[in-house]
Amino acid sequence: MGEMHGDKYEAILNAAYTVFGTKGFYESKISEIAEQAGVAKGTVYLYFKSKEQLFIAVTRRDCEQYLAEMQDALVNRTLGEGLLRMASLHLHYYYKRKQHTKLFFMTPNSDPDLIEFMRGFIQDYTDLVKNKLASEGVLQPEFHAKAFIGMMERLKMDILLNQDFRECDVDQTAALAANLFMHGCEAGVQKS
Amino acid sequence: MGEMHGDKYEAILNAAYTVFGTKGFYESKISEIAEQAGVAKGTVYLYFKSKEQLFIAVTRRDCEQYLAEMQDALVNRTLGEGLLRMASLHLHYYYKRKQHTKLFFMTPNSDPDLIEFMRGFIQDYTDLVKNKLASEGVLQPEFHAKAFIGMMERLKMDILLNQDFRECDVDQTAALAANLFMHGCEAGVQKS
Amino acid sequence: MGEMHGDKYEAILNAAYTVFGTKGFYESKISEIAEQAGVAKGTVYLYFKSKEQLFIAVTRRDCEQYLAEMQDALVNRTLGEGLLRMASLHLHYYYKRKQHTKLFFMTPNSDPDLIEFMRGFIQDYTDLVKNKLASEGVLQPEFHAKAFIGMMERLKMDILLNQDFRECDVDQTAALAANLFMHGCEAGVQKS
Amino acid sequence: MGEMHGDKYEAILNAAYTVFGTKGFYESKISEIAEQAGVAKGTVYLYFKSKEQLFIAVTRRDCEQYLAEMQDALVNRTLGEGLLRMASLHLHYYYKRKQHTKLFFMTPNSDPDLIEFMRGFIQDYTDLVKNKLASEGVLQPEFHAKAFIGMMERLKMDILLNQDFRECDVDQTAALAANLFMHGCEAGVQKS
DNA sequence: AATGAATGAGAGTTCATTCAT
DNA sequence: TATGAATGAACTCTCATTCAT
Repeated sequence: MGEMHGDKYEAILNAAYTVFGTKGFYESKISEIAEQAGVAKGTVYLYFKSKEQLFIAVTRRDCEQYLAEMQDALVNRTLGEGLLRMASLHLHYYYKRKQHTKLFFMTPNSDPDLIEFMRGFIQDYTDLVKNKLASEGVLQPEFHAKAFIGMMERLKMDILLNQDFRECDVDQTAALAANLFMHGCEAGVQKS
Repeated sequence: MGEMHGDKYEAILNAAYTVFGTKGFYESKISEIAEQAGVAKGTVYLYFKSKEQLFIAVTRRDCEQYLAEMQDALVNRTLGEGLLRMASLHLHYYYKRKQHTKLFFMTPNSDPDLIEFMRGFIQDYTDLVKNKLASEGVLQPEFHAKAFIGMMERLKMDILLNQDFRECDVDQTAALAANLFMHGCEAGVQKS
Repeated sequence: MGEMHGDKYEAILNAAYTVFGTKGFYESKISEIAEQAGVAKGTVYLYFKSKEQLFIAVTRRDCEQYLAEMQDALVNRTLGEGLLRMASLHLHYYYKRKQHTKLFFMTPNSDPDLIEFMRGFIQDYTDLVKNKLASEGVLQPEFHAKAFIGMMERLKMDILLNQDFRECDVDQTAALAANLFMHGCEAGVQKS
Repeated sequence: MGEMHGDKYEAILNAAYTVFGTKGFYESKISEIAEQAGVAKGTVYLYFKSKEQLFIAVTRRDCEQYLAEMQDALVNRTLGEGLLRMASLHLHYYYKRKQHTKLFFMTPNSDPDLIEFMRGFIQDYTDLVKNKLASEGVLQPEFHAKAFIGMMERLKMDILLNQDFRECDVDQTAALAANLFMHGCEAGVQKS
């Protein structure tokens, strides 16, 4: 529903997702994306105004999908269950995208549209978590939301960079993270 | 101590720090760095083999300074004090570098030297925290170290991106973070 | 027939032939060749991978044309007639190329493709003459082939460098050369 | 006798001879020559006005030495002996310089001084041979001189390019060449 | 809508040469 | 005389973007 796009639009977006994700924005070439999509170079410009706009479209699609999944994860759950579910989702989401690491690091610099969009996404993500925390009575919900997301981001990095990380490790890490966030590290101090 | 380099070496490194930090690797031009440093373009290549190597040199200097400060922060402190001090240092460090944001995001992709160095830096930083946690009896110290650093990274982002953030807010955030990490978010749940 | 190349391909090749021939490889600029060909700089790189490859293409075209003409010159002729015809062709060929001297002297150094090609060309040329000599019963045909070609090369130099050399002198020189090669210089010693 | 030059002058000239000879003019760097000579880059410019002038000085020294040896080879000899001696000298001279091939091929293009000098050298060399031929009664001595030199040049190429060529092959080739030049190739036609 | 040949601004890098010491 | 740090002009090559077909 909404916009009518042809097959080529999807093909280009998918190809861009792969190429940008593999090489990052600056090292990706439009010609390679076009080839990967099975269209001519000029065709890319029929659907996207510029390389930057194509990057933004890729990013937007990915982020929106991400937020939608997160939203679902929070309905009808206790704080502990919600955090666990979010942690799990966060890590699994990126685990599936191991091959697209660069999409999250190597982004173009100067484009104001993208900066604006990313700011918005981060805000939306933070708000999602913040509202959940607030509704469960956690004080300083914004601060706690940011801290939670940050924790997950760093743990995600491990998954992206560490080739030995297996899918079953993901859930274990998620559980540890949710627990830490709930009870702090002292819960894990050895009695001496 | 240290290598003997002339004034120009320092000038170029400082200029590169500023320019790379402001625009990121790909959008920075050697000619601009040279101009900023007050030397000719060719002079840059007397001191650094390539744009990539210059970037690495800038990054290395910054990271080493960072680790040195962190190391000092941990000696002779309890777990709580150490975490608080680290949180504070982490945030203050980047607060001072508000203008050099891009140095931490926009890095060249393909250079193996840089990838290797960054991996090493992250490892060293993690180990620093991990060892402190382990010596205080925290279980799963590696996991907790990563989570702590992640938390700080995300909070740092706020500082970098939010122009309204004042220096006094930094300490407050650091305190909240250390406390959260020690006792979990439930410590802040309102009685209802 | 052969490969299908557009007009631009030919135009660039012709321009490169002129510019390389006039200034030599190292003193020629791609920008000048492009301008001479009436195309943009970038267009050159659509058809040729590098300056070296462009040079090789120019050289190859010229050498192949040369060998083809030589081959024709040898069919159904006696030794004396064949040598005379070859000498004539050799000298006329370069006489027509007076303006492209540098193509034969100033070649890039390091390119292995070119070195290989030139070795092959010299070999082919030598074999052509050698086979003719052998079929006419001349002993040591390879040595004699090299000597003959060398003689012609030096005489060619005269033509290239001496601006006063007229076309009619060419035939005279060719006849002298063929005769010398057949009978030696003593045939021309004055009785005393 | 004549000019007073220090040790450094000689050292630079020798280094330039080696480097130019190995890599050709355009691929040689002044810095490498200076290093090879054991002096600083700037010192080269105390003795030679430019890279071109240094190349000319190297070439001149080599050519003068060559002509001097040739001159000696011709005194008090018959035509046949003289030609044989010259052929032998020509080939041996370059055999000894196998490692300096590039000096004879890759020369700078545009320098008028060098062009003038080379023209002069070729003239002197030709005259040397021409006078010998004339004094022995050979008709058209200039033409014959050029043909002889050309023959030798081509045979020299073989020596320079063919790594398997042994020193003893040199004399054999020289004898064949002198004989061919004296009596023509028909002297070697098989009776049938 | 689709193509892909053509463009040309712009980047990194080299290296002969200079000149203050 | 000797140095070598500094210069900056000049080059090759890339690639996002356009537009005639």
